[in-house]
Amino acid sequence: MPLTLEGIAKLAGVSRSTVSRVINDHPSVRAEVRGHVQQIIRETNYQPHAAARSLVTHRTHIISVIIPESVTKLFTDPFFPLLLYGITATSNAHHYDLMLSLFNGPGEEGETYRRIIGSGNLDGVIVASAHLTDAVFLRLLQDKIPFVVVGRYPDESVNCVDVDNIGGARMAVEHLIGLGHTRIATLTGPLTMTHGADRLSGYRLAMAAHQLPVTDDLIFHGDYTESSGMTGAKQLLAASPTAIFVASDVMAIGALKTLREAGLRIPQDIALVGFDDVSIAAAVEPALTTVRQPIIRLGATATELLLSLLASRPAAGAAAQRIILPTELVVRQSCGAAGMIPGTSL
Amino acid sequence: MPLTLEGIAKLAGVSRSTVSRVINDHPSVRAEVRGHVQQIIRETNYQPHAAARSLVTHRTHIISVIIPESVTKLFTDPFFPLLLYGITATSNAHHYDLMLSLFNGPGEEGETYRRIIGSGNLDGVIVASAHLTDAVFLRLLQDKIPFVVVGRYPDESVNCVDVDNIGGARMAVEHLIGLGHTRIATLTGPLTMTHGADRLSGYRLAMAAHQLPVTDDLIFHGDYTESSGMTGAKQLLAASPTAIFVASDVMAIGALKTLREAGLRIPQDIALVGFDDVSIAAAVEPALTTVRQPIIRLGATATELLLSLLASRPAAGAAAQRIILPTELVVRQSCGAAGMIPGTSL
DNA sequence: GAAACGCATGGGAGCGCTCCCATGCGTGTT
DNA sequence: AACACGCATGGGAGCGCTCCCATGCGTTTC
Repeated sequence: MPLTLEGIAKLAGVSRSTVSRVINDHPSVRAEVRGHVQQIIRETNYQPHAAARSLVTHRTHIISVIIPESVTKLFTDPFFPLLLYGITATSNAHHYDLMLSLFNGPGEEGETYRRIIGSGNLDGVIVASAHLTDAVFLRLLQDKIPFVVVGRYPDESVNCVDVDNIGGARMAVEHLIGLGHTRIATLTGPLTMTHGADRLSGYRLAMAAHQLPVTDDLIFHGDYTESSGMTGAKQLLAASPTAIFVASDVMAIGALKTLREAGLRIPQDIALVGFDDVSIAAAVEPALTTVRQPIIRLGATATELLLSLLASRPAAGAAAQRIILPTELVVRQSCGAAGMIPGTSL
Repeated sequence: MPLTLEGIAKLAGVSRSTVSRVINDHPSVRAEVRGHVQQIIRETNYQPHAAARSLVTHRTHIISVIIPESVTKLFTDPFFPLLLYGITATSNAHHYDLMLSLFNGPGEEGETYRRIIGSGNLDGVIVASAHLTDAVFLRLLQDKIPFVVVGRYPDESVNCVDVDNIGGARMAVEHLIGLGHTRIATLTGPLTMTHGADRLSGYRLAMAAHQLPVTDDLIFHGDYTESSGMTGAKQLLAASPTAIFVASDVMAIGALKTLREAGLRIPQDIALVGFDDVSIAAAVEPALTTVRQPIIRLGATATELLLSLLASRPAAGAAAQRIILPTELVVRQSCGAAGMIPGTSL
């Protein structure tokens, strides 16, 4: 029952080689023969054995997503599911299969890495991580596995795709400045992560561009959690800002609660801008003005970059690509630019 | 540089077969020889070529998760990420690799299915879907691929793992009854999905067990979305219930908003119980009483079941297993049982 | 002390493919 | 008319493993 190339060849009255040529679209097969073989393949529902094939071609048509992130963060955040969707859809469209590897514990990492990479099962890897310190990068580089990083990575030789965190943050803060704010505070993410650091840079750039002073009391270092948004907002109030740029929506929602409890009206007393545009951002009261990042496109672009790498088999040491996708300011109520009546300026 | 079995054999001064025996833990290798070979393997960082191996063993040590769900639902819902985590962690722990397949469009399904399954790349499959009509089941059955369904599946011959939706719903409703409610309405999920139907069954069982009448105006058929929670609550108010059992937290939050707008206090004027225990459930005001399902364990259990299937290679037609995991009632404020001060009964 | 057995080890075959080279045929060249 | 050449096709080799069988040796048995 397990049909092989040879079997199809016998059925079609040709040789194994000819069937192989048909399957691999080799030009030198007579159209008539090709048609006949294709029909037999269709009728028998034959499909070449992947292992046998990759044993000789050294290609598996499988790529892997490696997520070395700690578990909790991973699954609270709507970021990864969307990224994963972008990646899957794209790899499927290109007839590649997708393997998913989470490195859960630090202990697991070495063993899992070896199993995943060492067995020759993979054509390439997408690394979704913001931690620059992860050992994975070094190992992949050393093992000469083609890979693409989602996020910014400082090493010039690494291919990466990121969203424009700096530009997005800058845009958000300049929007606040445009509304007349001058005392603008910021609630940052962890600066050990590129997006955390970048969003702060964007804030600084915008302030500097308009000669607005940035004092230490205008900056609170959070960690993207709602509770850090709450404590951050409380602390920032001491500097009596008229607006706060918050580096994530989840933190912004924490801030919102605290500010409300303090008796402040948003946006009349204090304006708020978030980052991410998670689904709750539009649902809270008042709806959150925020910076939207194209997460699905991020995954799709990373996948496309990886696949193009695989297709061209570039000489090692070739210039790596880095792609930055634009972010977009979504103006809702919390910044005070739009009116409280959706769709109008009132 | 690509090290092979033969290479290791030469380095160790033994034969290819002996090295193979060491790798596969075959007993008949002298302890001394075994140790020596193992050391060489460690030193050289050798790893057997997966494709070559599976060409002869017909095993790949790869399992796949197939999610035939439509995209939107998939990635709004925190269910899938958690499920995926349970699956990955477990398969990793058992040294299995995980492939992820989303069937996005109906058109894509056939082609993707063929690519995934037909190539012999997979040892087994976990299907995460609640739609009984999906063609995947039939194809998997027909192709004799070992698989496990996450969710209840009526066919006796199918292995499946589910959470106790009926019991959970029943528990929730009985809790409300215990608090003195008699006019209890319900806001259901889509009844084409087993969990939607099961949660309604649980409601009916609880009501019947206490001789409480269930009239049509006490039931609204929603679709798990927040907006259907809003319209559902509005409509159910006509029956003036004193409590509503809502089949999902997201819908419950929609209902919450509508009820508030109608001037009702929760839980004083109307009690509310949700289902799922998503992370926002604890964050809303008042915190939502809800039924928690062990999603990570669900994924882990499904994976373990599949792996045990693979290990035992049961005769086709052997009795399938169905495992039901218990759900748990999480009592918070919205039902009126706990007081408004967390941690106390006031 | 010879036959019988057990265990550790080596080498051949073959899994299902792709690739290369050899073959055969039709066409174009001189 | 003889040759070279191109293209379509067939078959051998081999990818890196596992499995089976053959071999050789030490130990038991009567």
